[in-house]
Amino acid sequence: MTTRHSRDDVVATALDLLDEHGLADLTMRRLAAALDVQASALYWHVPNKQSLLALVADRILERARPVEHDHDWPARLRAESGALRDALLAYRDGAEVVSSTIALGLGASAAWVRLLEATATSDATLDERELAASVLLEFIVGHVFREQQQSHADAVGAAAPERALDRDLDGGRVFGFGVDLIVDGFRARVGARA
Amino acid sequence: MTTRHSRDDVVATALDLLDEHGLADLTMRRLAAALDVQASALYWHVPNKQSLLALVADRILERARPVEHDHDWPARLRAESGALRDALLAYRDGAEVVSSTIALGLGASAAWVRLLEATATSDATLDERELAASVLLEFIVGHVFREQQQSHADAVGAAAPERALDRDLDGGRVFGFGVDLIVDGFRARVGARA
DNA sequence: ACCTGAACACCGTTCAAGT
DNA sequence: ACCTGAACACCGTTCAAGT
Repeated sequence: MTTRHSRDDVVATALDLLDEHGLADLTMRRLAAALDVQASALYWHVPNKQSLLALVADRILERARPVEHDHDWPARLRAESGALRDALLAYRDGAEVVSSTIALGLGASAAWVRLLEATATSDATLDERELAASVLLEFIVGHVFREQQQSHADAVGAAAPERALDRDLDGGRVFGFGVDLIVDGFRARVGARA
Repeated sequence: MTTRHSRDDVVATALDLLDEHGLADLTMRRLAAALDVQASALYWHVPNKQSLLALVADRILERARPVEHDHDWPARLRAESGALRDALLAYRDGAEVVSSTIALGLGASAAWVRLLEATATSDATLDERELAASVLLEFIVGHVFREQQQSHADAVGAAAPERALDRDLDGGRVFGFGVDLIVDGFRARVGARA
């Protein structure tokens, strides 16, 4: 009678477990054990593991730091991208969790809206701004996914880094370069009209 | 004594199974059954499931159609990107399989080299060209991963598509837009110097 | 409202032993 | 060289039943 849990407890504990041991070790049974409960008890709080992960993904993205709106849109877009990357990096396997729920239309729409809003003062059409937000979000999540996969692979002990793809642990040069290319490409497209 | 297999048989059958039933159903036990063999027999051909998937990923990317080299580098870069996307789309969950091995430095280096070579005639430095190849490859794999995830989610039956992120089943507008932004961004950066 | 206990239908991997 | 058989240590999920 001491430990009756809420859905919030379950999600919070899942987030802790994720950060400590990674997604592979975030099983319903381990989560239950961390809550001092049988695995079957989790299914009272959540319909299945997938939905649980969607809740975890939302929590991860919620923590993305807010960004100042007083710069021009390219600077703001870069700042939003950096904030999202940092949020994903803040939890072990954060990008993979978010990626796995993004297709379900469950998570990440708040993040998408932030990227969309960032270009509000540009001369682009809404359609272009939506496409750009999607491109950027996909690049960000995909990139951090690979960043985190890599540091895990390195921990396990793989081959020595050779390609640029592999030697990106030095603070995300590929990330910055990619965001710059996308933002510059968007500016070129919009500017060509103005 | 009729069915003794080679490693190539195993990989080829894995590819068939992947395409027919998806990555979730590509288990060592099902693969063994498809080969009329015990699951343990697979471990003679391959050290573990991860390596098997890396071999499958290589096979998927090998089939990327060759691209003409007689256009300017931006056109070639776009063509290479399209060829890689088509290769990933040719097999069910192709992008996820490739994505899962890319971090290990096992698969995808051939694809990366193709993207690198495509900018050989540009005025960019080697470092810039390597970064651009990484950005493009990450965007391509990440995007197709999401495309394929999505069509799976739609098949299972999720909510109605609302965001641009979700209504991309109409032939990849986000993909084309993303590749254009990245290529244009790269051109802007290189052109600013010439 | 929240949880237990037991079961179902699976996994990847190891290893001695066979041919 | 290639495979079997049996086992180990797990999974996610369901469901009747308890408090």
